[in-house]
Amino acid sequence: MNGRFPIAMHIMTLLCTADDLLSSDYMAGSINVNPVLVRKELSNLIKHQLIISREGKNGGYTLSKPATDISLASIYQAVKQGNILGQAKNQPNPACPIGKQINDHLKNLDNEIEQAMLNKLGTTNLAGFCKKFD
Amino acid sequence: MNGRFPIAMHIMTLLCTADDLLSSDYMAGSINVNPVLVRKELSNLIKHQLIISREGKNGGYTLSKPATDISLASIYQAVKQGNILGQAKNQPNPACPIGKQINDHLKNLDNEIEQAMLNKLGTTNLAGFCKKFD
DNA sequence: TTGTACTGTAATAAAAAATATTACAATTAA
DNA sequence: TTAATTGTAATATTTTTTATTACAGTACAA
Repeated sequence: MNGRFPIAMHIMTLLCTADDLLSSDYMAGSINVNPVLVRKELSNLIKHQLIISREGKNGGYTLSKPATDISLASIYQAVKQGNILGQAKNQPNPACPIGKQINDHLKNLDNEIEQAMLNKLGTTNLAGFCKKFD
Repeated sequence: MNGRFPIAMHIMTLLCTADDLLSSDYMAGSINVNPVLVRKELSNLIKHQLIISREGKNGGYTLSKPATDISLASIYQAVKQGNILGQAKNQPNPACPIGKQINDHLKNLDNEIEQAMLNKLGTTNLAGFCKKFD
């Protein structure tokens, strides 16, 4: 895994606790990561309808709906890429009886595990997460 | 995530279905990955007492115990590194109230999610996984 | 109506991580 | 005593991630 989920959570937490629009530069300063990377993630979160933006001067970003309606699972879904259990770059040898089938079985396993994760992540929403901050 | 879990599962599946020692070169051929990478993972699996090796000519690797006694959770534990939900490279800004606390909260979340994953992975053992192959 | 503070995005560079390669010492069966 | 193997270190290559630079588009406000 890379840093996308932590960054997305940081963004969402900042927006949840702000009572006005926040700029990408401000958020990049809190996360301590390059502003362009933040804007790319913001763009992705917009695509997933978790936040909205206002362009131009005094523009910025805000949540698209109440934080109680945003589950952590939906944030994870917005940033997920590939298998949670990882994937090898090379195709296993198709001439080997195990090699020929293992990718399918590992993919099934991955799906099961991801579902278990999502179920657990679905038990908390953004508002609940933000309540932990004091 | 990188390819370590798939590679470890591939190794364990090969050993589970074999009725003799297997060499690292043979396994690397089935996985289609560099033999040294396989030997490194084998070395790690030995450290975690999931397999044993015999050195010298006609040497190789085999499971350390019955496949019914090896849960997929224990294989995951052997290869796991860092947070399942990822981690950003930089420390968040400690001058920001959110930045100051978020790593702790994300770590707690990560622990919960990993536990849910492990619980699910713990419901299958290596023998069960290998039964899926025909 | 013009400057300024933003979003949005593309192109490129740099850094970090993953994987591959080469090399060789140590071990053991035949 | 030779050949096949484990075990591991050092290095190189490739891929992925993150950072940087640049700039067009938008909208507020003086």
